[in-house]
Amino acid sequence: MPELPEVEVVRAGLAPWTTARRLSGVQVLHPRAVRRHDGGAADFGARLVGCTLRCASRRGKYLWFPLGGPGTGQALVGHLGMSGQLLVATAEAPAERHLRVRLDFDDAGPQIRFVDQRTFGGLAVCDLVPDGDGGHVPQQVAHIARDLLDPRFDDAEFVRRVRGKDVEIKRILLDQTIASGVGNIYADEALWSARVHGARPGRTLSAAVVRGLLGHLRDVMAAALAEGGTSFDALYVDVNGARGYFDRSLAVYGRADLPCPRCATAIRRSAFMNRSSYWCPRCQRNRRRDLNG
DNA sequence: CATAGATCCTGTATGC
DNA sequence: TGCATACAGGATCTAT
Repeated sequence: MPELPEVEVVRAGLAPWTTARRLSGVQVLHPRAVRRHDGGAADFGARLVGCTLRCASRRGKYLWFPLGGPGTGQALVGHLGMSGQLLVATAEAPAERHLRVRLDFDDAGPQIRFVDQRTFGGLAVCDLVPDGDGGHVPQQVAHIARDLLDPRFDDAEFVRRVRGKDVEIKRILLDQTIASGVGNIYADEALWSARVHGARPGRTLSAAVVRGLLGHLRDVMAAALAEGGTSFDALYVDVNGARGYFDRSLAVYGRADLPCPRCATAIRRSAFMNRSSYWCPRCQRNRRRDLNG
């Protein structure tokens, strides 16, 4: 569920509760939550206990914590999937219904809990590898492109890759190996802002249109970030359990049959990749084929 | 290789 | 009320 702004809110919220703390205990309550960890639940815990979390990092929708001590050179990696949460909680706080992993520290401070209803998310420990720019990323994150708010994001390369694809633009935006952090909501919002129909193939878009789309993506993300991330679903909460409120600002997402904020035409909803796309049939024409769907 | 579609899971909302 | 179906903000695997 969470896209870049929500994950960044989580990262920033976790940083003070993780940085420079040493893990003393790890409890995995559901094996699926660590299915991407090579070695299983027991190995996951064994690798973490005694290690220090050095900082809280993020690329796109991935979070990670480089390890100090016995796990130096590795990182604890997390992805929230559709319904994951990383919460700060005291040891005495009652277990959440979908509590999957509990992390305890040796300093009597609060626990970190991974809670995930649908278990699409998960945690793992893996090696850090060079990112080609003097830094490091977890091996599990190496295939993910830099995200749109990364100062080293290469705009020209993004434009070139989008225009080289025969795939519909919305699917390109959701491809995390081209640009990371964009999910279903912000893809729809940015396409609406840029007046681009999501079904148009990348190669039909001019360089100027793609550059414009990039700007709108950044604007939508930055606005969401400034408001603490989108959340209209009780599944998403930040580290302290407070809900975001960017949903009030959404122009098209979830607004089927409601008026387009720009032209008042009824917003349409269509099926896409087993979920939904929302768009304005007047502002976002599919010029190539003149289709509305 | 690129691409479109299916799939992992659990819960809630809706309609009959 | 009971039951069936659709849908949920993601990532990845599988046929073609």
